[in-house]
Amino acid sequence: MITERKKTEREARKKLIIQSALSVFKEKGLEHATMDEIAQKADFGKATLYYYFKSKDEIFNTILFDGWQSLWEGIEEYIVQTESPRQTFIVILKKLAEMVNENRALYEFLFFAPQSLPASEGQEPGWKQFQVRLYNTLLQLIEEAMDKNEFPKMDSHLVLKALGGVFHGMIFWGADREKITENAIEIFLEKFIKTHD
Amino acid sequence: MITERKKTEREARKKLIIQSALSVFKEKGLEHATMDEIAQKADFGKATLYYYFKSKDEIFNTILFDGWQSLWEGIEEYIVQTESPRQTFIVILKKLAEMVNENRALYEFLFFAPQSLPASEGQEPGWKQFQVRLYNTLLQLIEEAMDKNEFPKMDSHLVLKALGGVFHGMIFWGADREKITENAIEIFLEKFIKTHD
DNA sequence: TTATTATTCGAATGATGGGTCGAATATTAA
DNA sequence: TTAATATTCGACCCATCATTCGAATAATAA
Repeated sequence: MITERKKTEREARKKLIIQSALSVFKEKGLEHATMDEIAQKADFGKATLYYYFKSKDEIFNTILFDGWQSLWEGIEEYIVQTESPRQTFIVILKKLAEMVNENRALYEFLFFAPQSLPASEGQEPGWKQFQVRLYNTLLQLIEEAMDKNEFPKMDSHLVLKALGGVFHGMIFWGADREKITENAIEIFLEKFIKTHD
Repeated sequence: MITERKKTEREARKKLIIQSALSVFKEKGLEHATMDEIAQKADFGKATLYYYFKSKDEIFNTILFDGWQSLWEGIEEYIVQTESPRQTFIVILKKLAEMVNENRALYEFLFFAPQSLPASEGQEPGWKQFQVRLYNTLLQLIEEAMDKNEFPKMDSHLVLKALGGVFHGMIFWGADREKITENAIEIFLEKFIKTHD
């Protein structure tokens, strides 16, 4: 009857494994992380990992899904109609930066891993939906901001790529001190980005 | 005595191999490109590759070096003292974009591969010097531009990360039509980036 | 206590893929 | 034509994994 505790413990062990995986990924890079090493870091035998995950693939699919989900959930509450979509846009980027700074290993993985992943399992990986939502949200904010003359007018997709690049570049380039960047992004956007032509 | 032709032919074959490697890298991603497949695409037996390159590693070190070198050389002539460092900055980004569009596979590799590479061979890889030069050049232009009120004043390293991110984002995100981006970058910078606070 | 279920892991399996060998086969020089 | 020299490659070798097995060992239920 204490199946409840069992489940919780199992869940906890899965999380432990995921943390280990993340840490190995960060050290060695996705492609050079071995199950052995992940197991070792989690204090398990390699075979035990397979008691918790069907495959290596399932491990980082889980990471991707949980990661994107929590990223989305962290952002969600900030998506509201305000008088200033530009401000909302900035607030969201700040929140994103904050989350990244909170758990570097995870989010570096989220943002870089998909690049080097083999085209994935035929189907849309589940985490894509969150990425798409985030994309669309930001896109919409940009368009609204343009309407209100809070951003210069230009192809919104391109602008998203550009401003997304700003985020990506400031947060992830260089092995710098981090932490600073939360505000740095806001400062950059305020200082550098015009409101209209 | 016709050693000259020999050398040329050998060089040509090396280039063929490199092209094949690039094409496989693009299809499968660095880590999933096999020597077999590269050989196949170049119409050679796997063993033959080793007649031209010491190792897989040497192949993409060659790519990295040649690539960065040509990138640098393509840019070099545009680095001149002008009245407008901001304009020079933009011109260089345009030229970079142009080169990338000219040979996508190569430059995607240049910009993404180092990320997923295992910390490399202990020593600074030779291509780093070109990357550093480019970095310093852009950094200096940004600082000069700030001095002349052509950019708002802010930590120049951060600004470089941000504007580098703009470039990266606009050029590499999405499997879009490309080509547009050469001008798009200029337009974005002119439209969105202030000259001073 | 005993049957049942949950965990764990050492050892084996199998596939993949980088790198090597030695024997061909061209090419060129003598 | 013959002895180098340059190229090419099929067949191996071997290390590195992901993944699976089967046998323990612990926990829980009966």
